[in-house]
Amino acid sequence: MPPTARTPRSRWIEAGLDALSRGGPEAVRVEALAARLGVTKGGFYGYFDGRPALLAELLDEWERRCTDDVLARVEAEGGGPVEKIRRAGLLTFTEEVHRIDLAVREWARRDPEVAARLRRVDNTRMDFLRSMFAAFVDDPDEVEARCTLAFALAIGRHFVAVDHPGRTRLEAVGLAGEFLFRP
Amino acid sequence: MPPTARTPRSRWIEAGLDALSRGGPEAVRVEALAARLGVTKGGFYGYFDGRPALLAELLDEWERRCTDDVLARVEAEGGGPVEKIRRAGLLTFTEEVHRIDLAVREWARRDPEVAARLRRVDNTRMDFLRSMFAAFVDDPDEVEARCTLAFALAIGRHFVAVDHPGRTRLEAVGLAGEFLFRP
DNA sequence: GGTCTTCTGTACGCTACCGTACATAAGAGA
DNA sequence: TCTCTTATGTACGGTAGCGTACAGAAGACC
Repeated sequence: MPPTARTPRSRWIEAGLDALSRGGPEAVRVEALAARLGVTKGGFYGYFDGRPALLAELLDEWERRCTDDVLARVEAEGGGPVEKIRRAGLLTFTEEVHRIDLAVREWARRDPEVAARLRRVDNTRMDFLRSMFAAFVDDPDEVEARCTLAFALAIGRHFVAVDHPGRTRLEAVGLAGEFLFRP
Repeated sequence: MPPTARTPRSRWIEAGLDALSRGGPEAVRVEALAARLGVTKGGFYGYFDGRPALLAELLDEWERRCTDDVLARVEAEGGGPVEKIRRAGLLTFTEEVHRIDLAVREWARRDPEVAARLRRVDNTRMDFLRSMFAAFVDDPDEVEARCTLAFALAIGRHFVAVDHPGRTRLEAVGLAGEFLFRP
């Protein structure tokens, strides 16, 4: 009975995530998204209860993608624990998810509710990391130190703007990674 | 002949830096600053050529504070090289400067001109770090690895939201720091 | 093809903010 | 105290964005 929606709910979410990753929550503007989708905002308010509702759903979607989705795919492919952990890391830092992730991190610095959700997600990731390092490091203090550094490196490198004379940025990060994994 | 300004240039800058550190460049709004200073925006346009001009000056002020100011104070107090470097680190990560710094980092991810300035500043800091680590680490690759990790830790910890069971956040960062400085 | 349901376009009011123009108040100096 | 200078207040026009109301279009199903 209904006509097929030209712009279903999912497209608004997709466009919202893209805007979020590019310019933070401030950049998620209803009329701008509509323009980007080639429609007007007419249909938007049929799906969402206003802009704040969309922002909330963007957070839901981000959280789902970087927890349930990742875990499901990790389990689906089987393998040993170490292999699973490595795969989880790779999936988590997929370029696309990572871009959203960085935007959420900035957002969290200004919105306590977002901060709480980020904390849940980060703690899950940190538990993965700990189990990885605990496999070859005995001292719990050192496990915590290495995990803290690894996490800070994964995130911090996107907020630091240094050159590494004689090396590419990737090489420098690679050296840092090796240092963390050395016995 | 002129009446003393109730709201001199410097107060606008101060308020601007505060807004910047709290909410990013988007939060630096002329009318909001005026309200916060208890005046109207009437006087603002006598000092600044519009909002973009203020933003540019905020960047200038940030850069000045975390380079010239820090270096001057470091030199003023004398001491050996290692001591100077340590002092530079402490001054750079003064709570107040650091808050602005983090805001500038987010800003830099969206504005190439800001990114270029951040890069200049970060490179200066990184050079300090390198000289510090080179004092007790021979392998240049390892110096680079430790510096990269140290910098990423200093910045990244503010964008990561993990708990460290059985430890405070500060303790965990302390452990990470020790790991970087161990022989 | 007709009908009915639902998406989408259009138009509107509202708010926040920028920047300008000008009047006014308030201090400095005579 | 009078004058002169300049910061500030007030008022305005313009733009961008949110949210609402409603009309029209366009499919789905008979």
